[in-house]
Amino acid sequence: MRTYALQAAAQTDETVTVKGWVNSRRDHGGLIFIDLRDHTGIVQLVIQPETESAFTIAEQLRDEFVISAVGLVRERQEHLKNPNIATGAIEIKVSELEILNRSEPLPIQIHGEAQASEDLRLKYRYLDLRREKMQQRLKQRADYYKQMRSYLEDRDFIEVATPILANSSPEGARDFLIPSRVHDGKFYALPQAPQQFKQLLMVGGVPRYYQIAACFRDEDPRADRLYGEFYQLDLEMSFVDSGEEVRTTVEPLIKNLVTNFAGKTLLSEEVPRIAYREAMEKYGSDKPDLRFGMELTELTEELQNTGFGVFKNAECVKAICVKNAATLSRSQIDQFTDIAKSEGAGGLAYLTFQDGEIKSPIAKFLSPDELLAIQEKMGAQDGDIVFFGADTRQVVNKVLGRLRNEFAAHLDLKDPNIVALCWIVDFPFYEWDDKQNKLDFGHNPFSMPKGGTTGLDTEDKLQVVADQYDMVMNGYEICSGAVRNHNPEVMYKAFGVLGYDESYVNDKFGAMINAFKYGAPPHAGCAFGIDRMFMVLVGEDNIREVVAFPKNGSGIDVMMGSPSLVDDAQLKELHVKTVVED
RNA sequence: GCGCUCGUAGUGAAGUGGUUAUCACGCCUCCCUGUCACGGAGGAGAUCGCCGGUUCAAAUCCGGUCGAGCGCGCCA
Repeated sequence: MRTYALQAAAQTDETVTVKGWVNSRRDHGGLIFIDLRDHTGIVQLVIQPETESAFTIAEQLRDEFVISAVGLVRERQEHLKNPNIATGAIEIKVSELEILNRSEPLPIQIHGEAQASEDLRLKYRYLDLRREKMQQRLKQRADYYKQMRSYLEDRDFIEVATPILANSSPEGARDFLIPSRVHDGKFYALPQAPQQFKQLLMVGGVPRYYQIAACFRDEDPRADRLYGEFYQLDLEMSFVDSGEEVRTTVEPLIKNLVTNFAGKTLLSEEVPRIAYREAMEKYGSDKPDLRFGMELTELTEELQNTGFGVFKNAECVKAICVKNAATLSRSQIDQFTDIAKSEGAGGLAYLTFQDGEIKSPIAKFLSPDELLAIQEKMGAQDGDIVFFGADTRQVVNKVLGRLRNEFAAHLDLKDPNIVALCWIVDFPFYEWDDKQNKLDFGHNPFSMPKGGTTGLDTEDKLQVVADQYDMVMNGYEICSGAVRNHNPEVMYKAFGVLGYDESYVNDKFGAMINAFKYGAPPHAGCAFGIDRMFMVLVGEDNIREVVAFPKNGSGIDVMMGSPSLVDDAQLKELHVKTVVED
């Protein structure tokens, strides 16, 4: 019977068999120590020259050889104990030693923190995964899934698998297409989300559905966004016509994951609901990090008659007060100015409150009354700096929203042990598409407009609000959901506003619209991006750190070499013709 | 698609125009009976991502190209 490294600590004076990797070898000439590592930790083997065959083998061992050892567990003498490892009070006096497999010298180091470039780590991911931290991540991840499943199962959600070979969807992200062998010229698509299927499950009489669902999107990645494939905790509830019911159903699960699973502290027990427009005005973002203040404060009115042209002529003037930032150097402020400019600002005006004075390149353009009004409204005290944005409302929100995050990072205000949750609600149903110069769906066409058909009659279509909500965790969007539009009439009307007729809807969403004609219950749900949420919970800032085998930034699996070329015969069978580009 | 940053032994780094390109870890040989990422002595290992240019001279400067990371676009 095999004993794990950690178990050996409790088996003093017993003979055990341990198997694992050579973590390190310390050869003293006449005495050899081996640190044997398995998934439970490290245990020290001692090989003495008296056990001749074992000693000869021990001399040949190198890092990461796979070995099996038989020996007597014995307590170490007091002065030989190592308090730094869990099994440091014992060691195994080896009587038999066997090499199960050899290892070439390693391309990346396994001890301690990762040192190699990410590219190399991904190429040799199977070695990288042997690192203690990665082992721990995999175990945590399994536990995380277990908690989500048991929470939902306890509340009568049932897990249903939906197709991976699905249909290309007309809107949204780029699809991964799968050519059909049987049907010449036709394609499946990998699902971007099980959205339509889960709604059809509601029509199919499933009261509450969930799934840890693979989702596929062919879009460029980010530090918090994987290329190609990712997982959602997807769920849907029938006979629910208010987003609040979905929110209160899932909220305890997330709070529990924060506190019990991740061991972090919630900023507040109550999870605030913030309307989309309010979030944009106060934080300049629809995914605000609430661990710090620095809210965007409107000063347009106070400065409408100012002598400072930049402020006077702007559609909107807002500011943020950065506490205790008066010590920022000129060059640091220049760096923040560059960031502001990269977001579309013309520059970055500021007032420094220091030693009872106001120091600023723009102070001379502002009247004493205006300076006082600013100081009061911003709540600026000695030691603070107030930074201004003056432009169109959209640009001001974007610039100050970005700066708010930058200042928080610079001043170390993002406490890694605190988790701030909020729900962003009431997203606009329609948005103006600047590029195509036309009205378009704000988020997705499956959401229910608040007020149903009546809501859609609103004069200014940009004011129509969708019963749609995102959950935000420390500035990351971790969940998106909505009350769905289950009514064909409302569906046709929602598309009609954009100029699409019924036949367009029937053509693009035939299965859905058809199903809705046969007694579709009201339903609502949401989906959590569980890779990203896990990343935030364990305090990583790169999502690839929490995935076993991620693709790199170009969508390449550098370990497996995918994507790869295939045989012409295969292509022919799939009716795929090679296209020569211009 | 665009912008920024980076690319030097197996790995991580130093080197901003001038001898044989430096250091640490790893690797090889030898020594060592209480170490714990043991220690000691010695050794091997680099067309400085690639192509071109400037220069008496390029890892270093310039142009291009390839690759990576981050951000923007994109992600209903």
